[in-house]
Formats: sequence, structure tokens, C-alpha cells
Amino acid sequence: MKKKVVVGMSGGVDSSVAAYLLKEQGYDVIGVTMQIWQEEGGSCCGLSAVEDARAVAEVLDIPYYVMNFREEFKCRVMDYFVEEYLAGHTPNPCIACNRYVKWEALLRRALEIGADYIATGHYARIDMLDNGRYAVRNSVTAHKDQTYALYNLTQDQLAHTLMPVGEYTKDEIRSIALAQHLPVAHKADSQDICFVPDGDYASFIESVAPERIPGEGNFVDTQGNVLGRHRGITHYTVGQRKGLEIALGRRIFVKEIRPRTNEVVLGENDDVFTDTVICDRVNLMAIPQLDTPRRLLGKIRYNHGGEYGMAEMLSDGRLKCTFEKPVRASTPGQALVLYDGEYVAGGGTIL
RNA sequence: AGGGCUAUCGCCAAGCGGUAAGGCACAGCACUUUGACUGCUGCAGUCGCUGGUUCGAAUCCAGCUAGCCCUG
Repeated sequence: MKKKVVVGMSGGVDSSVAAYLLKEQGYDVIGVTMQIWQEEGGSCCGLSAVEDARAVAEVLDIPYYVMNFREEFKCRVMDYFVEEYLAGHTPNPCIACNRYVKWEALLRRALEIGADYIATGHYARIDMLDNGRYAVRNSVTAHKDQTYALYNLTQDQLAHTLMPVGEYTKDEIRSIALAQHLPVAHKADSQDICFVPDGDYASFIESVAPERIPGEGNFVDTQGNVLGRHRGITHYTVGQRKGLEIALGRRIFVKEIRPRTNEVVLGENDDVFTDTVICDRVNLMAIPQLDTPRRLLGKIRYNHGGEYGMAEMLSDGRLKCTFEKPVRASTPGQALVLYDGEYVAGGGTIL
């Protein structure tokens, strides 16, 4: 009997080809588009996403459904996103969306309708290791790797997930889409935060929580001297230079955000490097535990080349990574993702 | 209401008689399946105002205006 798999179809090239590949591999494929937020125009799951995904499902001749995940998405992604910024952190909504919506919620619904797996169009692979653990593995194309945003998936989620696109390069995926006459073959890659299409996330936060946004405050230097006024801490993130609207005659960067005092600390580029990063909410993936310090490659943001460091668990359950070379702009709210070779060893939320 | 100094792009700042450097800020584009970083491009027909000298002035001269400092 064929294994049944639910493919999350965003209407983009990657997930469309994922559905095709799985069908070719002999799976019983069901296409699903997750409805996750209201307004149209978004790259992720707006109206065009549904239309495109439906068109692809028709070409592939697979059953297709639209499932409503708006509640989960609002709660686990949008609310989280806003709360983090209000707390002076810089969230990564894609990571939260993956763990809690794309996987937790979608997987539950998929299992409910009798599926064995869910699948996505991520450029990553999933292997079961010799130690019995599932781990996300780098895509064959290091250039188009998306493992960073998947570090937070659980063992159970990974056990029920397929990522067929990870075996190919982006060019190959487009070629397949073209060859199969998928109507989305030429669609542009998605980018930016899907629920903030214009990229103005600060205005989004203001529109959602107008009564809670902290007002203006002081820009201060590392000595505490006032340098100027800022527009509110939700407008800034560590390492930022553009948009500060303060002319000091030289490039200046955000070093720290202090929600308590509503201050934004500015400093030189050199001030924004650190060699130790501590995180909590740790999720271990390829490695079952981290009882002794271990040398791993750490990335502190999507698109970070990565830097080697010693990772170790602290007694309180937090994880500390001491890098061999200082990393730039370690930012609270972002994720530290550790790699053991090609595999995601684990990760956590930077404090 | 005496004396001195200064007035060049949003901020800082070159220029010293030959036809407006640069930095920061800002904008656009590129890069990017988070926020950032980075790169590229753009950004004073005009030098506080009004006259004068000169072939030619932001640069010299006079007056005015504004700000700063010192002394009553």
C-alpha cells in the first residue's frame, strides 16, 4: 500500500516540484495550501498562492485542499513576532512558523486525515543517523540551503517529514517545473516577511499594537552619553546602521537595545563583535545530548557563513558557544544553529 | 550698547581670486525565503543678504543680518 503524504504547497516553484517528485516516487500525494493570514499579495499564502497551488495540483492530478491555520499562525507567529520586538528582541518568524505551524499544526492535521508524512519544498534533506536520531542535512546546493530555519523541528516531526527538493539545485528544480509544464515555473522566489509585504515591519507592529509601542528614547554611547533621539526600540536591531537618522560623521551601529530604559546603545563596528553567544530554548537534533563541550560550526543568522566554536550546556539548561573568531551582531531573539558536518546538531534562541 | 570671531548641502567640513572636495545622514537599486550587514548609484547651478573691485569672487572690500566669545 502506497504511503500517503501531504505536501504543503505555497504556490511557489519549490513546493510544486516537491509534489511532482513525490508523486513520481510512488507516494499517494495530497496537496494542501495553508491559509495563514488574511490579506492578499503576500508571497506565502495569499489568494494567488491558492490559485497557483490549485492549478499545479490540477496539472499533477492530485487531490488538493486549502486548510485554515490562521489561528495558529496569528498566535505562534504574528503575536510572537510583535511580542519579541516589543521586548527589544529581533524575532525570526520563519523559524517559529516552521516549528509550530508548518510542522506542528499541519502534521497533526495530516495525520488526522490518514497521512504518513508531510512534505515541503525546503532545500534540505532529512536523514536518520547511526545514533538513531533524525537530523536535517544541508542541501546539495550550499548556496540554497535552508537548514537554518529548520533547527527547531522535533524528532517526531522529522520522522514524519519528507523534503524531496533537497536533492536538487535551484536550477534543476526550475528545469523540472518547466519540463512538467507547471504553471508556476517562472515565479520569483519569495522573500521578506510574508505578513509584512512592504517590508515596513515597524509600521506593522504599530498597527497591531498601537497602545503598546514604546515611544521615542535616547541613543546613548557605551559610556552612557546621550547621542540623540531614536524613534522607538521596535525600529532597531543589533548591528543595524541604516535608518538611524543620526549623523556622527562616521558609520555607527546599534550595539544593544535596552527595553528597560528605552535606550538604544550605539557603537563602532568593532563594538558589535563577540566571541561568546548564549542561548536558551535549546533543541538538540543530530546529537542526543551535549554533556561535554564540543567543537561545532555555529551560525547566528540565516545566511551566516558560520564560525567554529566550542558548544557546551550550562547547568541551567542554557547553551553557550565560544567562537574561535568573534562573530558580528549576535542578536537576542535570533537563533544560534549548530552544525556537525552536514547535519544540524541543534540550536537555540540567542539571549 | 565697546572690542573680537564666525557664517559653504539635513549634520560635520575642505576651499585662501580661476569657475563648489570629502565624511555622516538620506534615497533608489543589487544582494537576501527573518531582522541586519555589505555593494553600487544619486544627492549644493550655489557658498547668510545687498552692493563694490576684477576678464573672472565662496574666496578681496563696504554695509546689513544672525550666532558665539570678551569687556562695560
